Amino acid sequence: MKTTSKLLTLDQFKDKHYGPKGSEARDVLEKGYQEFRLGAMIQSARLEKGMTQEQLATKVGTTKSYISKLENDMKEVRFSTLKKIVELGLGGQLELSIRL
Amino acid sequence: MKTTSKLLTLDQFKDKHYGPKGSEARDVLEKGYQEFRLGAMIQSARLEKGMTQEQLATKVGTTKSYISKLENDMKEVRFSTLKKIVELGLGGQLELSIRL
DNA sequence: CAATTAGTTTCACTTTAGTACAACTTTTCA
DNA sequence: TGAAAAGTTGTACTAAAGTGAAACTAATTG
Repeated sequence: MKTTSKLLTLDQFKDKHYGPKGSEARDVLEKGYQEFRLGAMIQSARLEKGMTQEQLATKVGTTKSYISKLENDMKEVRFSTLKKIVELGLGGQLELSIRL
Repeated sequence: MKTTSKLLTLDQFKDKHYGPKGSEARDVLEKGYQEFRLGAMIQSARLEKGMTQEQLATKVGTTKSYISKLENDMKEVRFSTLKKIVELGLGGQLELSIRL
């Protein structure tokens, strides 16, 4: 296990889950209507930390059913909630930037 | 006006609006309970693009009153809405990463 | 100054995130 | 196997995001 802090960018995530740029599955993600696969990103981060949905839920003060719905993109999420999950729940940092 | 793409990170933003790290006003922001000053970040990005609230609102399909409330942190924002504002409204890119 | 433009605030309304809980399905592993 | 743990799905509720529009208060500018 690496001891350095891990950084999961969406691009890295997409590489991992959909293959490198140019591959077919990846293109679907790039082009489509679809938004950020935020749920998958949360799930990936959770798994990196070796936590169950229930453990994460408890830390954040919610239920595993809600976490499941987020991970499967069955619910939208408020920005503040996302931040809570990452920081309180996963002990990580949510980093945001606007590129103009 | 610069022609290169501009990147507004929260840190750059804080430097700009609250002074460099160590300064008093900046410390308030760093330490406090307070969350991301997301509203101010949106406002700053909008101003960089030289747009009015109304222009932004129209592009996103909402009203200037709603934009005003966001910029003044009177409303939380859904992640998808934030993305819509940045991409559809400001023609920028919302970048997100989770540091573990 | 007067008039236009930009931003704020309020109100009424609809939609949906987030809570709470329960039942169900999958996976895991003794 | 089969029982426990992990994850999914459903329903009901309630708080708040987001819509729409209007009236008001700054700011700009002619």
